[in-house]
Amino acid sequence: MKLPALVRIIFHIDVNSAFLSWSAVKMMREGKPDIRLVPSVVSGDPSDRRSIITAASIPAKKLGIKTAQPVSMALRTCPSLVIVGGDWNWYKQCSEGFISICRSYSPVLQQFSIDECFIDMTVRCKPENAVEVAARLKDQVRDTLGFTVNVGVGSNKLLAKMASDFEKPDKVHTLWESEVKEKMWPLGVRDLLWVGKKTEERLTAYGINTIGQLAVLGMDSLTRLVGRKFAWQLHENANGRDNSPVETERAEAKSISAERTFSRDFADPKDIDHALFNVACIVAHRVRRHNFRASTVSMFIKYKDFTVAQKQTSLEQPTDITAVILNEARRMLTEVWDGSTPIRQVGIGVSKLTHENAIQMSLFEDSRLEYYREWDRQYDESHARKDDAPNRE
DNA sequence: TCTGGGGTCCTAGGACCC
DNA sequence: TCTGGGGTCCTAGGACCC
Repeated sequence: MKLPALVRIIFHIDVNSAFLSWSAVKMMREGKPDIRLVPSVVSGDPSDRRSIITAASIPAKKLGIKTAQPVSMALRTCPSLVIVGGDWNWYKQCSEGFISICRSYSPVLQQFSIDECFIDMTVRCKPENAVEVAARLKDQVRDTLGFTVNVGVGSNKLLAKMASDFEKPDKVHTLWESEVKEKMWPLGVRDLLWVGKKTEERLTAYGINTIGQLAVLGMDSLTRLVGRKFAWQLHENANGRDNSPVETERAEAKSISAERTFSRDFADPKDIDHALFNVACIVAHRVRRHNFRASTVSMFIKYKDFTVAQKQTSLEQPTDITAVILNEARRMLTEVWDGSTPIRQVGIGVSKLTHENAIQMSLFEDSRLEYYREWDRQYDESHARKDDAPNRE
């Protein structure tokens, strides 16, 4: 017996101004007013001149305040701006609550970030009642958790994600393949997923301003503009096509990195080395916590004009030892830095991660190795409860 | 106005091997 | 003495995402 092909039904659920909404919920429980109704932002460290906005309320966005903008700039736009610091543990609780409601609608769930997920609803509803089911999910999140979400409904992940980005907050939108021309093609190219600032510049310089124009652009021209692989993806996406599945397995990390921006630019090698030491501790700790060993170590410095100098090196033996990672980073620093130009930021990353338990010999004499291992063990013990720093929503 | 922190993937060029 | 073509690995750099 041959069954008719099912139309895929994908929901993309996106928390509206996530960090800001979550902070608002917490503050209201403490009897404070709802910051979602006034121009307000969340920032990493409100007292740091260099901190940037990690989430903005809708009234703030209406004034032109954007995520990733410096707080000082936003304050000039709106002197009465309400600024709150983030609360990572609370955000994680909110995220878990939101994800678990979504999962109750379909176990075929892919968490895309702390505040976004896809669910495959193909066998759980029909195209005719998909909007009704999406609205139920949206209302349930709002009524039980106190914050709102947008739900995008479409026949693939791309369309669902594009749809959830339409009018906010607390809305359900559809973007079926049959609606692509009407709802997606008039939008600017920048609204298409994967089209960032640089790609937008290249496309508009060529006279391509809308997704519709991009959709009908010949592959030869597009390939010249953005390269073969990316050209193909943009062409498919602009035409509303995407056959990527909802991935329920969380992929293992491929790299781990940490970086620190100084409150002002530093040129003293002692200050730089101190920061390098700190980030090495953080990176190596995370490597050990995930039971990884890393075979590649990279480090970078960023100057005040934002240019970056970086180095990477392969290790003979994969490692999880702080001292080994720090040693490599220090060596590379001397190769990229003249020792006097002021530096804004330093970072260390590791990649080529494995779970092999390679015997880490020949790097040090046994007594040194034992010392370093013990040092790391004590570090891990005293930092066991510390959570990673919050990202942007 | 002056730009955080954490990731993924792709491309290009050089080294090296057969 | 000078030459091919293919493959893989490495490093550097750039673009995008939240």
